[in-house]
Amino acid sequence: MSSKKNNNISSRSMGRVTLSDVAEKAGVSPITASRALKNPQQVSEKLRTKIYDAVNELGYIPNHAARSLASSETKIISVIFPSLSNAVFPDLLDGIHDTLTPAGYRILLANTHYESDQEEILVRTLLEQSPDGIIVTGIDQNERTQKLLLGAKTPVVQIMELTDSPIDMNVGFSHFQASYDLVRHLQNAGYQKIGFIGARMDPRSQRRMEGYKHAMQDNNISNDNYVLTSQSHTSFKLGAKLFNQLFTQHPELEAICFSNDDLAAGAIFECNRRGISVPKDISIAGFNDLPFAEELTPPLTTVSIPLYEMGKKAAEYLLHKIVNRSHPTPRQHDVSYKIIERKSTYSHLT
Amino acid sequence: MSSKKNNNISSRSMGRVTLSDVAEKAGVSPITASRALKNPQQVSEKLRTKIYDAVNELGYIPNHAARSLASSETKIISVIFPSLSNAVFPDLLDGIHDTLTPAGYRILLANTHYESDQEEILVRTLLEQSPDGIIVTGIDQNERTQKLLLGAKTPVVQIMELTDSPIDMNVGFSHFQASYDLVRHLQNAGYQKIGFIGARMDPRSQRRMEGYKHAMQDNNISNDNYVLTSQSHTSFKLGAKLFNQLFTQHPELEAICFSNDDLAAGAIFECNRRGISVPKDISIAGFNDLPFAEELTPPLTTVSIPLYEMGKKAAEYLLHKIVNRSHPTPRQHDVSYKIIERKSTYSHLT
DNA sequence: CTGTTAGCGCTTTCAT
DNA sequence: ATGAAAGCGCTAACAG
Repeated sequence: MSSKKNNNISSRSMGRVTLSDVAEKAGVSPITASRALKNPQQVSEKLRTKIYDAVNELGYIPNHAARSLASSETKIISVIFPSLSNAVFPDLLDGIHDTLTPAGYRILLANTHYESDQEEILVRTLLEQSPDGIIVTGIDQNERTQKLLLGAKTPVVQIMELTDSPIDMNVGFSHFQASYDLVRHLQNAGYQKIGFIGARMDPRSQRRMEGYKHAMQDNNISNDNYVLTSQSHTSFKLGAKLFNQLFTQHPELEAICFSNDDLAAGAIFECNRRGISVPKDISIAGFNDLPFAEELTPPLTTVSIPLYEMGKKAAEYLLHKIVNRSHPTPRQHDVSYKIIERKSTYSHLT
Repeated sequence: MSSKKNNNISSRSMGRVTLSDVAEKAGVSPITASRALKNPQQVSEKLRTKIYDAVNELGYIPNHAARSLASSETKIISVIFPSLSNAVFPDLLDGIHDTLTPAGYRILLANTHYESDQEEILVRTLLEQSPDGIIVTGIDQNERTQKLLLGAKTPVVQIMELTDSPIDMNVGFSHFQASYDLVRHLQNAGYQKIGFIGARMDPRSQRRMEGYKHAMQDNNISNDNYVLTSQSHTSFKLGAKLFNQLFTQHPELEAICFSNDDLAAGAIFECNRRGISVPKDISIAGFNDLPFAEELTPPLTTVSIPLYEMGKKAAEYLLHKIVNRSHPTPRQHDVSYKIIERKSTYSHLT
């Protein structure tokens, strides 16, 4: 009963129930069955009921590949992240997921593990799925990847950062500015000798470091020895290790900005263990405002990012372009950030 | 140049470069081009080179939907998780991703947000993609979902927990046993008045609570008042709140087991704030051994789960069944767990 | 090693 | 409101 014309189960078919089977059972043509499922109002109630009954009795499940091939719509959105262990991405993904799922879209997820050469490969394989939209992390795609993305004529949103020349659409914030502002904030509180510790040093960490450096230069107290970075993966342990290294060499430091909360938390944990008082002996600031930041002892001064909202917005931009065939105006959205002052730094250094 | 028979760009095609275009340019038949891409060794080097050149010149990208329809292989694995905010799932997903990606599979991700009625809907939509395999969290799928899964004739792995009657394959560990052992471990150290605090109370939390209860009963010191649960979502804050509630009512408690590390960490943070000494005034144990557990002050006694390995194993089971058309023997794998004793509890209560 | 033919399951287009 | 015919882009089956 695999099709009207062929009552044997063909060797190629999987013996799966098809729309023709449903149509036959309901006594209608396949196209009517198709319409009953996609645009119910186009089919008389009488036939509609018959068709629904047939669907239920046979346990019909549409074949997505066939639908995509015929309609050139896949209802798939590809998402490329550098990592999932980094807690910012699950939050981002939640926002994307919660917006896309109700709209009938599915998420194809890929993970570069922060290896930029992986990105091109992943974009290529994801494009084979002809996704209806693509979300990529960051703005540093290489030229070939950009060409691929452009050539696919698929809506693209670059997230996390802002760029002057988006491939298509762009939702994010300025890591440079956020970090610059944080350092300025500390300087306004009276801090002068401020250090910077970073790890992994992906493009966003780099730009946060640049923000720090510029703020220091603008205050005429820049000192390259106050900067310590590592290519290793971020972790609490690494934060503790780098902190020890930098603070031992430069006990004159008044504050240290970390490229993310994990490193900063590691430093705070280490201070607790070593009996170093935060913020008295050394002040500490992080980045991202992960859930644990406000629970540390002392609570961590950091920069809060609306991750879930960024995910939502990126998904909405995609949906807008899919529906209207043109991007929203403006094609770029700055989700901004907020400096969260907590007890790991002073408001007024005295 | 959309096809041999039709030199106009048909209105239905997206104007995308097809395999026929490549074949035409290379002067071969489409099937030869197809083989050159899928089974290079089947095609003479001469033609192969021509075909590769054509692919590059035209920027050909295969159409996955067409391939799937023709070959009834989608190279897609669907993964259903209850959450991504819960840090155990990103780790699990990494293991799955790292095993599946090199094998040429893509991951379709869905998230139930711990709402069990979502699961059936998600399974249904994911099945429309005809995935080559499915990974679902837990063993509590409702009957209709099980029937759907079975009817799809797609390899299925249930993860996180162990069950006597897997739908297909099963990789996990016994939450009951792990929790039971943890409590026994504390009892052996001399603890008697042990409490339990849980939140969200998904099936796995439930079984961890059962493990606690049985261990208490087996020691003849069970006391229902020592158990406090909440349906709210897990968080550090909630851990602190529930801790305060239970410990205020029952200051005689010697130790409290939390259904996960987040709650336990929240309690430790609260103790630090309130000057309650851990483990002296109260001992605390968690579950999952998240990265921060060993960094807390004091470090947290907890149960370690090989999440990444569990993900890998589940993916390997899937690949095994896809390749061999039969599941590995046994069809079930216990990844086990390990009790990690740290300073938040005593080894010997004296 | 290469080609021909047919068809995967659905939806578009064009009739009625 | 319903249907017939054609085709989306690719690969299985069967030649040669």
